[in-house]
Amino acid sequence: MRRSEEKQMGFPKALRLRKRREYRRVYDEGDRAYGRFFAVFFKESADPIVVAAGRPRLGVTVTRKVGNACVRNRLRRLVREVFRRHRHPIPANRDIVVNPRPGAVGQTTEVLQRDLEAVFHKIRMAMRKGAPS
RNA sequence: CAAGUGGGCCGGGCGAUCGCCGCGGCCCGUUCUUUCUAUAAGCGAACGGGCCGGGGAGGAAAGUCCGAGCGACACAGGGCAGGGCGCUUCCUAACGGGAAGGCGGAGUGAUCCGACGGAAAGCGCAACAGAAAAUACACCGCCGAUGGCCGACAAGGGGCUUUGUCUCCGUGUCGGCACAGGUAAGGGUGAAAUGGCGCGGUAAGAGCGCGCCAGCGUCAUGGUGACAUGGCGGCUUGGCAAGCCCCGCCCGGCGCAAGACCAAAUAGGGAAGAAUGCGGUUGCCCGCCGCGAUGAGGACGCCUCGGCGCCCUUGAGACUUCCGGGUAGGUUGCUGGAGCCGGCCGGUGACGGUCGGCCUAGAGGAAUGAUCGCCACUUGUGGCGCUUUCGGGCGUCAUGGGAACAGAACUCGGCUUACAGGCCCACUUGAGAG
RNA sequence: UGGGGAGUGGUGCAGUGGUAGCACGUCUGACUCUGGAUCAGAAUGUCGGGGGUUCAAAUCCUCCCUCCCCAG
Repeated sequence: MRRSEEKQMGFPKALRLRKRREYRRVYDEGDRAYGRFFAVFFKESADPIVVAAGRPRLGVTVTRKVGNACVRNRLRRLVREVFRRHRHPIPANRDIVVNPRPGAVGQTTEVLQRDLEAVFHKIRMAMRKGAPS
């Protein structure tokens, strides 16, 4: 039991979006939710292997407007870390894409984490309403 | 001690928990493969997962400004076009980089800065101002020796109806005019004005003559050389080449998203085959023969025929295997190298040689992150102690804050730019003490 | 990652060594009862930034900054 929980904390390659096509699908066909520092896109996953895995997948895009390479790298890692620890609200079989906004630079880890968690809960609500199956 | 110059180095440390990406080892699961045959352990391969061990950003990883390696393509050699470089010698795989030196400039100095070949090969440019801007001429000015004109004086000669305070002629001296002519000293300007200063000289002047300086040419000496020093010569030929250009040297263009290998699905290419179909064999079946998506069958036109052109109707089936190209995708290129560290030797130095040791990131929507504790660094505030030239300084405790620039993308060598704070070495100037 | 281009008044653009211009906009005045239109006049520039060449730089050279486009 304990072992499986630890497993849930991991973030292997299978839990990431890795192709441009996958990103495009989420952007073009998915729904959106916004926080103060993030815009999040989400969509049911199409890949049967992912569906079978029963866990959501994450993709992060930080645009050049946000800052230089070093700043953007750090933001992406923070988003990944929050997703790794606090992804429970998100239903399985979802692909989500997080876009940090320029204002996120310089904010403390705690503030960013709370904001992103709130967005995750919004997604959970939206999913329940939109798909009452 | 203060101010400064040059060079080198560091870019927080230790630990805990969770997580990420390679590598090595062990283990589990699924699929595939394998001997004469069957089953199939083991071996092997691919994929997924677990455990253990060990590794994981920089001095600039940045900008992409140069130079190379590497790759496929092109290419006899040479030239043109285009681009780059530009004091000398050396270093280097190469460079637009570096070292040492020369020259010029800045600074009291340590030092620093310099795209620093050619302007008598040619073309071009210079606003405004100024007499004039590249041509030594015009203009103002100066002179006017010589010649010219005017006048005075002196001595001389000639002329005469008039012997004169007459007139004519040239000569000399003096004065004037500025006509010919001489001159480039001076001319408010300008970024720049035809070498500078001085003496002589002259009618006035002028390298016209001389001395020194600058510049040019040439010779000697020193130096590999840039160049320096000295002698001699004739006196002088402006600036811009980061304007065109000339001279010398260099350059094939394109790039790891280069290139190589494996290789779904769909469409298409090539080859082989099968079945169906159509016609004939009197009808049917079988068999046989012929035709057949490279167009069967029908009708029309042209045509001697073979056949050709065009139109209409119809068009079932369109399969299997193999081959080659190739997209998605995957693998590779991909990190052991002009490598790093240390010693010794050569060299003023950049650097080279040699010996020993070391292996030190390899991602691919892209790995090095998150949280916490302790210790160092720095700073604000407060308390205490010591000291004081009464500005403050030092030590210690508590508490709050700060900690830069910035993220490998094929790999090196440089350049440039960004950067909190700190350490070390050498040198300069000033002050004080000895 | 690689390749290419641009930056000039508030906006859109000229100017390619010699006093920075044009159009629209802005402001002031006139006309009008008022506004618009029209007429007259005015203001507005570190020429993206630093350094260099030149007597003189928006212009030439060099190093940066910002923005845009293309390949994939």
